[in-house]
Amino acid sequence: MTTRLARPQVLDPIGGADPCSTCEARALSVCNAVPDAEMTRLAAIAVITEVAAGQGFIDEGEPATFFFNITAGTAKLFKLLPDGRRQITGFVGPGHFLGLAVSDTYAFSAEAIEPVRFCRFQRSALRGLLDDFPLMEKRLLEAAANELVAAQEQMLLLGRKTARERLASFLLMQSRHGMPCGHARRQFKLPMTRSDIADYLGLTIETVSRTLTRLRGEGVIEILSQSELVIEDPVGLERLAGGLR
Amino acid sequence: MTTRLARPQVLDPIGGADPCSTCEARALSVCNAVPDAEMTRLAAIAVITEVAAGQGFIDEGEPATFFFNITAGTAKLFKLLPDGRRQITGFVGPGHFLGLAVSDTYAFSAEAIEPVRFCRFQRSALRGLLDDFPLMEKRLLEAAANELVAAQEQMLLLGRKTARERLASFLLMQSRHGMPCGHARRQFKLPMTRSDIADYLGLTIETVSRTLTRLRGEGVIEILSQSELVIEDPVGLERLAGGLR
DNA sequence: GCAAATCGTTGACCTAAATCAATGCGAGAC
DNA sequence: GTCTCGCATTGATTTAGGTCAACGATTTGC
Repeated sequence: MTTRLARPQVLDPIGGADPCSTCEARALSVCNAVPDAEMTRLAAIAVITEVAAGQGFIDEGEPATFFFNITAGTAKLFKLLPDGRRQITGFVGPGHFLGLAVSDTYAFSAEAIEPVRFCRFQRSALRGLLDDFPLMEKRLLEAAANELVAAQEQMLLLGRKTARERLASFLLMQSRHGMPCGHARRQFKLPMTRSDIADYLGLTIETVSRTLTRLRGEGVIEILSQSELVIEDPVGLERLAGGLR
Repeated sequence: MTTRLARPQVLDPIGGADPCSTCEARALSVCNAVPDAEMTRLAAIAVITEVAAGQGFIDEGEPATFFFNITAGTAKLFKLLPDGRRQITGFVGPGHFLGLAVSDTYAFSAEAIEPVRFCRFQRSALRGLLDDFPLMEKRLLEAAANELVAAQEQMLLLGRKTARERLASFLLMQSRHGMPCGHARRQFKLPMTRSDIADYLGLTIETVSRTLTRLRGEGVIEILSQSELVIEDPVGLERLAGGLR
């Protein structure tokens, strides 16, 4: 069950300064489509909110009243079956928007895996914003197209790749996460648990654990701690991820 | 291998009449965002093309020069692994657009499963069109958001549902296909082969066949011919699709 | 109408990954 | 420090679905 002890923390803009113009996530997000001069208008309808790790902030099936823009931290998006089986459809970080759905209810749930900060807009207010800033709509369309490509790649992974190939693909994805296109880190932290990885890759925690152990045994990766690892053989991992042995 | 014997057939607008204003798919597609008065402009850059069943018309990895709008027939979209494993990411019919990708190469391949007719636009020309008709951009964004929701649902299916649940979900999807929201047919044709169904659901043809036979044995469906069937117990199928036994 | 090819079904057997069951380990609480 | 609790690993066993193989059924071409 989702931790629901604390309510999301709504923050006041620090010292009353326009929070959007100083937002570190602005360069990454659709908000950069709004010109500086109009930034106050954006700020007027944005509600900055913080949630603790483990806390949910979107519930599948609930009325989709808000549109979210992540500015810090990482969250997982997921869907549940009635018996509790879970599929994580993505991990999202700074710059990512949520709640675009045309439907009037959310199609997925969201929960912070690290402390998360986000801007929350009324979806009704967003509509006016998009009419006035067509560039913002372009950015949204671009982002949606990119997500669609990622979703198709994930379908290939879930439908046709072996456990080994799934883990290889996942580790490469994580090593590139937040890096400029074409770059990857050799060493990085995984902010999510084994259970989250399993639910993202359509596997069990045991299979994730065994597969990582095996990749370590083969010298492809090094496991520094539960959440930190090094890719020792990026080329080998790449071949594996693509389905070559 | 994809049939490549015939080249796509480029058609001349019949009798020189504006093909867009008489297009049967217009009501379903993003083109209805272009006002009647401007229809000739749309028609000027649209190239109407027809492809035979079994013929491919988009190749993953090729430069993404065109944007497509299906006007008749059904096509399958898919991704391949180097060893030939295939994942079908969707079946698309009239009104569906393809090739939105931000990347400069196609992220998937497309092949007709029934004779397909589509309009083809240069992506560069589309950009100008979107600038002039913001409503068209809105429609595209809406469509992309809907596809994203469908993609997440498919991830849940591929990652967490059993073969039985996958088939149940698939049959319900097909029974609703092209119907007004909230309606479904009890009897319908499946335009795709067992192999296509298997590659869409992340299964093998044998499992698809066995599972259908079993559903028939249980009186949930009736199989009229290889490609035509009846849903005898819509409620039971619904429960199954949702993961209840 | 028949041959050939393709597609679908069914059966026997196998295996990758799931399940069940301990055990190990590391981060906070005190 | 050490207790505890949640997370991770490892091992033994099971199973859903894959693989291999044979056989029907349907369509296509002549």
